[in-house]
Amino acid sequence: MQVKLEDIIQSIYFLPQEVLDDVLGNFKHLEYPKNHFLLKPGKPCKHIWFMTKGAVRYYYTNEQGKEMNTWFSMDRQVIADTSSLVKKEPSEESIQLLEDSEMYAIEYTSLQTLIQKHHAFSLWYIKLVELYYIAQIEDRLTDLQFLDAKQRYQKLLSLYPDITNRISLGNIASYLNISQETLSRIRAGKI
Amino acid sequence: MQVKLEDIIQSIYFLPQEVLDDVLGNFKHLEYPKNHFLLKPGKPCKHIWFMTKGAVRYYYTNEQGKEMNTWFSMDRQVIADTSSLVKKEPSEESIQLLEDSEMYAIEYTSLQTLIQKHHAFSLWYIKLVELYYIAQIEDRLTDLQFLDAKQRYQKLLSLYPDITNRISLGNIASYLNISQETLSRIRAGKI
DNA sequence: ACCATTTTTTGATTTACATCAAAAGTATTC
DNA sequence: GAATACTTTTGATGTAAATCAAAAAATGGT
Repeated sequence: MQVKLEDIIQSIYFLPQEVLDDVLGNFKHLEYPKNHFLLKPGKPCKHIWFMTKGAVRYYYTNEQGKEMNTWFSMDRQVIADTSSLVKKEPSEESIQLLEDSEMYAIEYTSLQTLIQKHHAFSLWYIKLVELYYIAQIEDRLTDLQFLDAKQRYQKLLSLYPDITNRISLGNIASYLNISQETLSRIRAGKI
Repeated sequence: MQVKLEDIIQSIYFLPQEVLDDVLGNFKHLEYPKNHFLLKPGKPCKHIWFMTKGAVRYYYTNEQGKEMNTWFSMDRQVIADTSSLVKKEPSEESIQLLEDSEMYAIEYTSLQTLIQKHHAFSLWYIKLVELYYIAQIEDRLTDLQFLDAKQRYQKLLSLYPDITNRISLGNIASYLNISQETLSRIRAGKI
């Protein structure tokens, strides 16, 4: 049962048919296997991906070569390195599939052309940015500021109840910025 | 020597004269004394402020009643609780002046009208959001994830070299999420 | 200039979590 | 189905920074 691109687009902000038709032609449907990289450090992020199925992790590699996860996105979510995207600078992070995944992609340059061309589409993009980028990044920020590891784990669980079946303890511990031993103890209720 | 609103606006994204004229009429010039609140928790954030002079802190009050600073903005910066603004939900944070300050303000509802009315202004707002909101929030996020207290302090100092003369140690320690004793020891080079 | 208040510094103690080390459990391959 | 390689759990120890307590320094008001 395939999610329709048209529905994803119209659910963000309604576009008149004429604009929608032009927009749809700029998206590609893509399928990639587990472990595929959507983005590698040093490369600028040139796409926005609308996932329809699968899971990804965002991560940085620090000076000691340790991979540090910063976020997971699963199923119906918008994927991009927004910082690299809008600054047009090389990415510092990797985006890697954790499962075989399906998605629609649009190039940022196409998007720029479309917002110049269609007033309605510029309003659509504002909604996307406000609702997806800002709302999500702000949530992550307040989590990081105010919640301890245990609370952040519980919040992650409430966001993705099946995450323990889909993402390894090590990957989750890396996201929580705690050792996997500590996460194991949290799970066992010993903390 | 007053910063001109027109220059602030045009530096973000160039607007044709006709649009600029309409836009300028929607801004108010404001002056407030030290300790004034631009925003209090429970109230939705309804404005975007363009500071021209002064300093503010953003902070949350946690369950124990402790105030936790999340950000400082000084002089020429854009101020808003972007999360409350775009979600149109009550704010969870306070924005308080730390110095007598001057700024221009626009209501979010006026801004919405203007982006519907002028295609050029919707493109202006996209630039504002991309360059100010996203770039800044992403920077804060990566700082929080990867830098320890000392590194975050040094980064804050490089961003605002005169911050120690303008903002108290306690306020800065709260932002760094460390005790003020620890910040004092960092300053003394004992850490 | 002096007193009151606030801010910053210093020292002693406690604590949460990292790290180290190893065992137990689970998955993958031949 | 034994062998090998991951993943997760458990236990012991170390450490950075919080907390507690109090002194010192700076700031503000009269």
